[in-house]
Amino acid sequence: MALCLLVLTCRSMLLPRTFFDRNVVDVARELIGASLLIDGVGGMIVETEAYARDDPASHSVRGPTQRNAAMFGPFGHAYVYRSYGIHWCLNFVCQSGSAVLIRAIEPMQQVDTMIDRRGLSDRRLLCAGPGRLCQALGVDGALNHAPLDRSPFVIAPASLANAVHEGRRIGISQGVDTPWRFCAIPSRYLSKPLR
DNA sequence: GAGGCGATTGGCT
DNA sequence: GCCAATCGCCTCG
Repeated sequence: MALCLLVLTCRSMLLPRTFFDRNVVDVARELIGASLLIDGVGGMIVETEAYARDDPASHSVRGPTQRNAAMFGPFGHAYVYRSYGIHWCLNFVCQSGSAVLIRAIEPMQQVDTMIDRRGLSDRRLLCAGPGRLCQALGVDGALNHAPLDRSPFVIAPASLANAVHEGRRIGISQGVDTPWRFCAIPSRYLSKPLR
């Protein structure tokens, strides 16, 4: 009985899949301070970016393709793609054609596993950037289309209201002025410092 | 079928 | 700050 209560309590603390059935910008902002674990490895989300359906910077701008199919699938699932032929990037799918790119987390759980996977011990660089984060959390293409409210994902909402910085997105050539990058302030674990 | 390029990273200057 | 690495995706012919 005690175990059942514990399980129910833990489940009620998770983000429901419907959390993602909303405006992608709101979701990206509200994910700051949330905790993300993958197979128990992870920490607090400190940096996200929003990519909307008709956003010139978004993979979805030209409609569905083989790569971006997950963005046009059900909300509350992962969209994982390969970047520069080398790295993986993790997104949370929101309303059709939109997704939140997870750019950085503050390492908190099973940091030793992250250090092993990354091959370096500088805590500050373990998950500071979408490619680094995926390497540290063991994310690859196998998680594309995976539901976010099931194992191996555990995503819990921010427990407190956080101070959030809004700025320009990083590494894009279109839509550069749209301020859809969200960062926790203060945080030492961002992919790039705030201006 | 070929060519160009990217929501990045790490190493070197 | 500059640049190579590296390859799948997308566009065009």
